[in-house]
Order: sequence, then C-alpha cells, then structure tokens
Amino acid sequence: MLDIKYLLENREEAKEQLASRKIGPALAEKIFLEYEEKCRTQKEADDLRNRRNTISKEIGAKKSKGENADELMAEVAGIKTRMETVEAREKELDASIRDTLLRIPNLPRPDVPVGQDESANKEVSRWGEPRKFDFTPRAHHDIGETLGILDFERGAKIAGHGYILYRGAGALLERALINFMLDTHTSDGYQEHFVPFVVSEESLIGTGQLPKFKDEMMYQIENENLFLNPTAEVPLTNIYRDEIIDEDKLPIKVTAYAPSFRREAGSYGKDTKGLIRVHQFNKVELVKFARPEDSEAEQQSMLAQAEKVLRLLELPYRIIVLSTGDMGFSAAKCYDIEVWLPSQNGYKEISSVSNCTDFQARRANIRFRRAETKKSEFVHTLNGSGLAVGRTMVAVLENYQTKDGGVKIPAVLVPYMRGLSEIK
RNA sequence: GGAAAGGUGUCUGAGUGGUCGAAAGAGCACGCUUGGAAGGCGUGUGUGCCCCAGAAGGGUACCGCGGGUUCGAAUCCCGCCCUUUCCGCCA
Repeated sequence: MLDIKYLLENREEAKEQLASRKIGPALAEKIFLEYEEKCRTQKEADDLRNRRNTISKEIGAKKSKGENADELMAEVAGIKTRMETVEAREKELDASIRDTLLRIPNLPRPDVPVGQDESANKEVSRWGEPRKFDFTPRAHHDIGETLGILDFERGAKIAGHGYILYRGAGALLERALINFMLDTHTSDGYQEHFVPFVVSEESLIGTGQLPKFKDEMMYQIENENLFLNPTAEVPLTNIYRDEIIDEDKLPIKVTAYAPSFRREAGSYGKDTKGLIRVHQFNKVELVKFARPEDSEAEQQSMLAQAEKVLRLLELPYRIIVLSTGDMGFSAAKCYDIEVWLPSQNGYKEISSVSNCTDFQARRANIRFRRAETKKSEFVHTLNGSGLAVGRTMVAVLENYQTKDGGVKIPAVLVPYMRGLSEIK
C-alpha cells in the first residue's frame, strides 16, 4: 500500500510514476476527491461527537445530583440523527479510499527502467557458457518421460493438467534440489522455517496478492477463509505481521521450502508442456526484513544468494532488471534470474528477487523501533526465489542430458542423490 | 466437534455503565543524588486521523474484530476470530 500522504503531497509526480506502472490517473484522482470529502466529513463527525460527549457528561453530572436533564437529552437526540448520516458517510469514504489504495501497485525506485512491458527490461549480467551439444538437445519433458521419472499423464489423471507425478530418481532429484538449496541458504545465515501451506485472506492482503489477483492466481478453499499458498513469500513475510521488531534484530533473513499453487488463469497457451508452467510447483523462498536505508544493498546480496545456487549447479544464467511495466504488484525494483534452457535456445525465468520497500510492511503493519529515536517505522521487505525447484529440475535435465538419453547429476547434488551420478 | 476460561498500552496486570487514554508495577528517557557504579529520589513516557500555514494547541477514534443497547460502553447484549485447559476424534 502506498503512503496516502505521499500521493497527496506529490500529486503530479505520483501520477507519472503510476502511469509507468500502467495505472491511469483516474484512481489517484478518485483518491484525491474522496480524501477531500473525507476530511470535511470527519471534521463534522468529530464536532458532533464532541458535542454529544460534552452533553453526556453534563447529563451525568445533573443526574448524579438528582436534577432534571430532559432538555439536554432532547438536544442529544437531535445530534444523533445527524450523526448517523455523517458517520455512515465517513465510514464509506474511509473504506473506499482504503480499497483503492489496496489496488494500486508499488511505485518504482528511480533506477528502474521505464517501459510498458518486458521489451524494456535490461540485461544486467551473464554467467556461464551455454554448453555446445554434438546432438540435438531434447526438451525436459521428453527426457523425463523417456526415463520414466516424470509422468504427466498420470499426474493429470490424479489431479488434472498442470499437476505432475515424479517417480523414482525424478522424485529423489526434486527432493535433493530442495535440500541442497535449503542447506546452501541456511549456511549463509537464513533461518530455516517450515510454514503452513494454506494462508489466510489477511496474510494475502499483507503481501499484495489480494484483493486484486484473487481470481487469476488464487485457489480458495471452500467454506473457509483460506487459500492454497501461492508462494512462500506470503507465509514468510507474514511471520511479523502486526509486530514491532527491535532495530538490532535487523536484517532478519528467513527461508522456507513450500509448494506453490497457482491458478494461472489467463495464461492459456503459454508453456503448456512440461514443468515450466504448472498449478503446483516447489520453491525455496528467501525473505528479508531490513531497515529502509539497507534494502538496496540487501537486495543485491539476496540476488547473489540466489545466483549462488545456479553457480554451484553450474547452470548458465543471466540477470535482468525488470522495467516498470513488467514488475510484480508489490515490487519497487525487481531482478529476474533466467537460466539457460538448451531446448529453447534461450534463457527462462527461474528466480525473481524483489525489493518491496515499505509497500507490504504498510499493508501487513510490520514495523521496527528505531533505537535512536524510539519511534516505530515500517521495515522494508524483500523476497526472492532461491530457486523455483521445478524449473531448476528442467534446467538440470536439459543442460546435463547425455547423447544416449540419460542425465548426469551435477556434482554438488550427488551426495543428496545417495551417490547416484547419472540417471539412465 | 463439545465444554469452560480468557483476549486491556513495550511487557506484567487492575478496572463490570459516567470525571478511563485507561490504576499499579516493570521497562525506557531525562534530571537530581554519587569520586564512580549500583541503588535511591523526581519528572516524563502510545498510535491513527482531523482542525491549525506551521509550531504550540485543540478535537476525535482506538481496551481481539464487527454490529447493537444507552444521553453515555474497556465495562451490558449479539456474531466472528484467536489463545489456554478439559473431553471427543484421530496422524
């Protein structure tokens, strides 16, 4: 959620920034208008309440002395009639302003490239050399099915399209990747968590998935105010919802493995085959809570943390900084890591590392107490995939495939594979 | 799922219709005391919003959340959420 004061005090600048995020000026104008009326309405309501409170005290005083208070009671009755109308309008305006604010995305940091979509994204760096094949590399779903380690048909039989059954060495490899990633992050100071796989509406509002993306993204549980976890960013960030953290505890670094569930409504036709775009995928998530002045640097180190996994797996990748039009709702600045996929002869997103500044903290009411001033301020929250496990599996299968249809296991994973060094 | 108890400020905890933003204590800040520290003493110590050009100041709201009763609600009533204990059911 944006700071309404910032919007009010920087109206034109804010509208420009919103335009870069594909939000027209109408929403901001609506807030300005409603805010103005809200101030007038609140003033009237406050004055009426003041009068009522004063009279009520007088009534109390009179009655305790046994005097007659009928006249005062008649006056207060008149006030109450008017109060009903004014207070109702006040509530309506407050709710409307809040609802609008909840649907406005975060504003970009000044160094984010401005643009409407991914064409304005900028490549930042590359690591690793894509392997030269002396045969035509196959796609991961082809490799996986042939080896019998990925079963798309039976996954679909069990749950439908987009739900995958992993078998044997495939199941083991998925688990190996999860454990390898968690071990890597925890040894670098991220505290491991195991989180609920369902999340409440409040939590989702806190991180920004609701109210705006309910239908496209979320699976809701029938008869419950619960949703399947769409990303461990939600449970991890909400750990500190409605809390005040001591400044000397910051930055807090947490990590968790969790399956992510996405409806992916509206993405029909994209990546329909294989593991790339599915309704349930595993992910190891990184989340940080930091002081505002540190969040920039913390984002860089989180990016490096996610990169580390790919470097250890020796998978080539590049880093992209997303443009204002391509960033996620809650992000003020976002890097994508894209891994090399031989079958696509190109790079594919495998991680997203976002600085959400105080946007989520304001929604979720996550603050810290500044030691010097004793005042509470909103923290900055950051999140990043470290990494999307399913897509890492894709990258391993494709980059490590052999001419005869097998897959070599990256050296760092062998200990996690009970010594298995190749799937054949 | 059933029964009971309970949710108050940074924390502990009092408060069952009026003068309660809320006792007391702890913590924290400042000052005094001391050669210094400990200790003691004193003072202060929430947040949002609105009015005000701003400071000062004022108003209003906030005692889990939402409604209701009342001239007046932390206090009474209803619904919901959460916590604890016991029972049931299970992994």
